[in-house]
Amino acid sequence: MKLYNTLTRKKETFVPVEEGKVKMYVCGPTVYNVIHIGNARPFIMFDVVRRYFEYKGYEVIYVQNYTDVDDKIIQKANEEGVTMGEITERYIQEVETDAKGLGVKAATHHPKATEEIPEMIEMIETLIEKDFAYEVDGSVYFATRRFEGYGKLSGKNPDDLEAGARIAVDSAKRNPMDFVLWKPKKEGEPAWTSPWGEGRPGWHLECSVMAKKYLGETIDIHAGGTDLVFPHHENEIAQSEAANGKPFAKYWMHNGFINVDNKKMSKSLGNFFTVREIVDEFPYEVIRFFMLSAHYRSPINFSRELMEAATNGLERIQTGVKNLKYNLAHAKEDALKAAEHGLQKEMLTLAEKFDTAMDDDFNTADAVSAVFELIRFANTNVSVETSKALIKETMDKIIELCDVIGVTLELEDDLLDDEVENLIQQRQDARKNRDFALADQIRDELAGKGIILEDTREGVKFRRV
RNA sequence: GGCGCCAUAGCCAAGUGGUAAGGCAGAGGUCUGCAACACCUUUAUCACCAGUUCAAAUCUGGUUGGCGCCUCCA
Repeated sequence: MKLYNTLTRKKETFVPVEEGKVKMYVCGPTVYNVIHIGNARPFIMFDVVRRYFEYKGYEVIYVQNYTDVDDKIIQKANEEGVTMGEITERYIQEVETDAKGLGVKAATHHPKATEEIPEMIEMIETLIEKDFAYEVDGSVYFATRRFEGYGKLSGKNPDDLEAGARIAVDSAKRNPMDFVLWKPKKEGEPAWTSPWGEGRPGWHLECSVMAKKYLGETIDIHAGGTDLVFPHHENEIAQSEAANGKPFAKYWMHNGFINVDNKKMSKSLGNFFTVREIVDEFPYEVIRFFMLSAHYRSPINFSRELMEAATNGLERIQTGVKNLKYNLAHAKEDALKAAEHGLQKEMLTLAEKFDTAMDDDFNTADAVSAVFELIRFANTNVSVETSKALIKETMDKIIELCDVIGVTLELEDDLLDDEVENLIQQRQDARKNRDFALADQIRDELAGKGIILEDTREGVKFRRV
């Protein structure tokens, strides 16, 4: 199993810190709004990573934080005249609604920054003791020049950074690259007591602290959006490794951006879509399936056309599995027939392509194509004449693989009420009598109720829209 | 200015040395009373130039075009 490590800029074989376990930390959202389609990508893609590790038999300890103290949250709270807690409480709920809808499993731990303040203060104290941090008038800064590896993740050279510093140099800092670990309270802001006075933690610090608390000093995978490489992840490495004296994360994974018209989404360009808006038109499953169509590190464009293509592709998979289910229910023979051994082998060979793709840095585009090939295999080779053994094995395999990428298939028994059953029977009678006008009338009537009838060689099937 | 990524059919997208997966859309066909589903057929020499090699979309150099990070950001 190989994955691309931003730290080394290479695909590496995954070797866990602790046998059989995967400790992963994914940077979570700042909760002051519903998530947008771009936020959804790391949620979905790293959920796929997690599911694949679990499928491979690993125990995954998955941590995703909520940043619940931040300038934007405070601003929003002030605008609405409510407390910061009311805002964060509200949007954590909203984020969880979307995450659940998108098929994202709940993390093992979902720590909130405001609930980890003592541990943060503790880490700052350690950094000051080790002379990696310094206090100036209630602010504490990390001394980047003291940390030898600064820049190793992003490939940036501290000298270049210093020379190109665009931000106005804060005179309190010893070096423009230094970043804040603790910031003093301003009027009207929430604050916590610390050895450096009332204040609140810097953003970068929280992830270092929460990763350590829930996963230990050296974790397997740290993940997030590609924009977090610098400065956020670079700073996390500096803090954690300076404080703990150990490597922070073995593997760094970064997802590419979602663009609109090949441009980064931004509110000013007016090309900004929240998941909630999209769900009005395309279901959550389609959003997820759309994300799977490209490799997680590539940038992808978001558009209605692509969502429609994803809708149709997903439907093809769902129809295929429904047909398998129908065939299984109507097949006559139970045991695998002698003549079916070749087919069984063919099916398993196709399924192997899925694992091969996922083993190669979670190539979901290729993995999905393996699912499509299995669907075609089923549509072509599996019928009611096939043995139940082969139908079931094929169906179970497709369902299992779909579950790994979090594509949910509606498989619960869908029962029709007597009235509808009756109408279908009437239509069948009408067709037998070649009274197609009546047959079509009944079909239209049922279509009005959202039940689409399809006459196949194997009988009448229905689906709901 | 510094660092980095990308360029494959109408659209999306795998493939990183041996002569182009898969999906969507289109066209034609089979099946069907019709429709739908499904199946079959059909659409590329991989931005451009030069080089390395028996062999390159795949390696090297260059050109052009697009994008990202360097500031809060998934």
